[in-house]
Amino acid sequence: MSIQKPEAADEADEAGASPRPLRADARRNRDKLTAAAAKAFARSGVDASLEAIAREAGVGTGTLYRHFPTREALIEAVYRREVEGLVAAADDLLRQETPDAALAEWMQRYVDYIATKRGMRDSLKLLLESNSPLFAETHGLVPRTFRRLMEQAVQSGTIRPDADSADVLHALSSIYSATDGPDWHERSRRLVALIMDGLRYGAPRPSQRR
Amino acid sequence: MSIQKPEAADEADEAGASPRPLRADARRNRDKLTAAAAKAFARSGVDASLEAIAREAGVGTGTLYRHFPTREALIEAVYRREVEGLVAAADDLLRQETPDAALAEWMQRYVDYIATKRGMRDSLKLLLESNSPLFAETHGLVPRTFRRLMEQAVQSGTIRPDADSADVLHALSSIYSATDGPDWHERSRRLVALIMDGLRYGAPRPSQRR
DNA sequence: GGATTAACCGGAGGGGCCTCCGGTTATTGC
DNA sequence: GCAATAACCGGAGGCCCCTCCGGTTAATCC
Repeated sequence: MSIQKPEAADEADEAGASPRPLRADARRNRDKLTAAAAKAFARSGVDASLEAIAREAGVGTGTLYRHFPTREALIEAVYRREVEGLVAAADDLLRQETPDAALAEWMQRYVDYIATKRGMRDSLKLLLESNSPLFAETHGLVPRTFRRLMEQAVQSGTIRPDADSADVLHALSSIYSATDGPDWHERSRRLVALIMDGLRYGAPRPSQRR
Repeated sequence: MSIQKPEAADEADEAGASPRPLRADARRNRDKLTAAAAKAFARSGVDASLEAIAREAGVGTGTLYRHFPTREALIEAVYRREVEGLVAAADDLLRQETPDAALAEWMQRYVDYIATKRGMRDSLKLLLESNSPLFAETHGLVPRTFRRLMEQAVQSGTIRPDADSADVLHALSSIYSATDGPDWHERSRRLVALIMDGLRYGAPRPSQRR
């Protein structure tokens, strides 16, 4: 359920062959900053005050600017963090739940993630047109993760085997465009459940619950 | 030579059927602001400090923002002012000089104008893509003015009659891209003179000077 | 020529961005 | 362990953006 903090091995290959692995306090502050930024961006969009983010993270503005020289750098870091969190969550869920429950839960998380990003839309587009290698790294990751989840569920026999993961992912993404009212979260849950039921329909070995 | 300030009639049709013709002091401050902004934009690009512009114009920042709610509004006003100045200069020159001298002088002014605008390039592009009616109004004005100048010179017999005004204008515009070094102004004068000589070549009635 | 008033003026004030540097601390080498 | 030091931290300070409102003034009506 909970997203574990990445162990040392992760950060090593994350930065390739960096000269230094980043001092412990620096690493800590960096994490606090991306966490605070994620919250602030979700709350008030990508134009959120950087000073407020630094304040919420409990560090000075100098520290923020040292780690992220531009607003775009911070946005990119937040985006990457979220994607990595999403990928890591899949493993956690598979470890702790039945495959179809894991799939259902992850789908909801994915929709939440997309919805959170609606404020970042244009900034991400800017980033995409710039030089950043961000998308090359992360682009295929989410679809691959989702496919893995679906395959596990298929093998356990709790969902039908004839659904295309890309199609389902697309359907989930389109839920995002229906997230306007005050009760969008409830609505999104229902939509996700609907899709999940569609996947369960005609499965060889229906799961007990529901 | 000097560009006269527009008389009352001008400002009336400039704003269409505006309810009020703008109070005298407001009008004065508006002019001071666009003048200061033109200088500042030419000096430091369109990112020039708006506070500095207000200071240079001798007014408070509040006045600046009342007249021009956004930076773009100010840029647009400056642009329009320059275009109008260019058009008015043609009449002045025709009144005070021989047609070919007027043409030569105006061509130089046009190049100066283009060069000044190099900093505004992208902002103007943004403006163009927005809703502004600015370009519909001004777009054809400069070419038309230039054609008029050339026709006058042709009729006086001091330049050849077989040159296309659009071609010449294009040539002048392209001088802009050769304005990099510290002596670009000198160079541009020589290039303009060269083009002018090309126009004089084979004219039925060569002018005395030169 | 006054009185009235709508329009205009200026600048203080609150907030944000980013840089710079003296002080602090984790890490390394012994 | 301990010293040396490279790396990091924080926030003051300078500049800018934009809003808001009490005071001022040009225009209008008698």
